[in-house]
Amino acid sequence: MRKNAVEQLSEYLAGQGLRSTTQRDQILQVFISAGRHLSAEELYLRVKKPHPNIGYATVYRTLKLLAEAGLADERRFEDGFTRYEYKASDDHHDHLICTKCGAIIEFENERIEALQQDVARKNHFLVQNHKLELYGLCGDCRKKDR
Amino acid sequence: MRKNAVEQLSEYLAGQGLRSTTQRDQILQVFISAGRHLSAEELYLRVKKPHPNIGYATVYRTLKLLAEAGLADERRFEDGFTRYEYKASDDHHDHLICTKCGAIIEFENERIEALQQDVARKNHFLVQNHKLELYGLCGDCRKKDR
DNA sequence: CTACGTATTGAAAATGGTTTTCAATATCAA
DNA sequence: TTGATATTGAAAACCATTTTCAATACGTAG
Ligand SMILES: [Mn+2]
Ligand SMILES: [Mn+2]
Ligand SMILES: [Zn+2]
Ligand SMILES: [Zn+2]
Repeated sequence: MRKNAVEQLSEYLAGQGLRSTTQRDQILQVFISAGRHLSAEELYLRVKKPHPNIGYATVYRTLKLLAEAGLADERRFEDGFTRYEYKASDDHHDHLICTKCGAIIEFENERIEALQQDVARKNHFLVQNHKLELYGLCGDCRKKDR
Repeated sequence: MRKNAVEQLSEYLAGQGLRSTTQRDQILQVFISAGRHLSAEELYLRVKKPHPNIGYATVYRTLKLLAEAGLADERRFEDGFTRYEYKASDDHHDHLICTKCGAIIEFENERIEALQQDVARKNHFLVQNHKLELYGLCGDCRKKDR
């Protein structure tokens, strides 16, 4: 999976007349092996350890690039940071976000997706993408809360 | 409706040990009579005309205050601005947002809401609030697009 | 393999929406 | 009316992200 992603990036870069660089490969490697829903700063800190000479701006630039290349999804939750998650396939999912501990749970629900299409159709609307986020308390935080 | 909202604000302010001011009332008046989903700057410009001495920061502060008072809903779509809409009752709605012309269509769908609760329940999650936004092309823009 | 045009990089400065600071002013309970 | 303090307007600060710019790395033509 790791090697494949680097190849995927190379192909995208070549196709766009862009260049493969060691920084881009290194950032991608760390990105994939790190946890999901990382902010640019979180990734920067993780990249810094093995590759101390990589700059902040390059991490920002590379994350945007990965999103364009289809290797990452860009997410903006309500915490003021743009977050990215590695995207292996074309599958889509939405999120439950704990307002107390920050935990993020992913889910898919094709019935909701279908109903969204119904809503769109009724309004002569063509959906390109959507965002569904449920904010509240996760199981753990509900227990601790009492 | 207009007078009632000003009263509602006064009651909230009194209850919180805060003060009623002419600026707050004036901003609320303009806010209600203006269109929906306004950014702070849009409201500021509208407020400026009848009340040229009101400051930028006061508009920002008052919008946050109206949200706390339950008189406004805060929305963050994907355009980088926080937007506010007047909230008369406790009803909830979601949005279709045209990526071409910026049109915003509101909708309610209780079947989707119910399914969201199902998802939450399955994940031992207690939903406090949620965000559902469908981005794409509105009817008009679909026609023009061909 | 080498040279050259240019894409990319890192550091620092800039950007832009929003928030904070601060001295002057307004509110309101006593 | 007075005094304690909440609020205001203007300007500065904040802060995530983007841009600038000179130095460097990439990759292809030769
Ligand atoms: Mn996710
Ligand atoms: Mn709305
Ligand atoms: Zn939690
Ligand atoms: Zn449109």
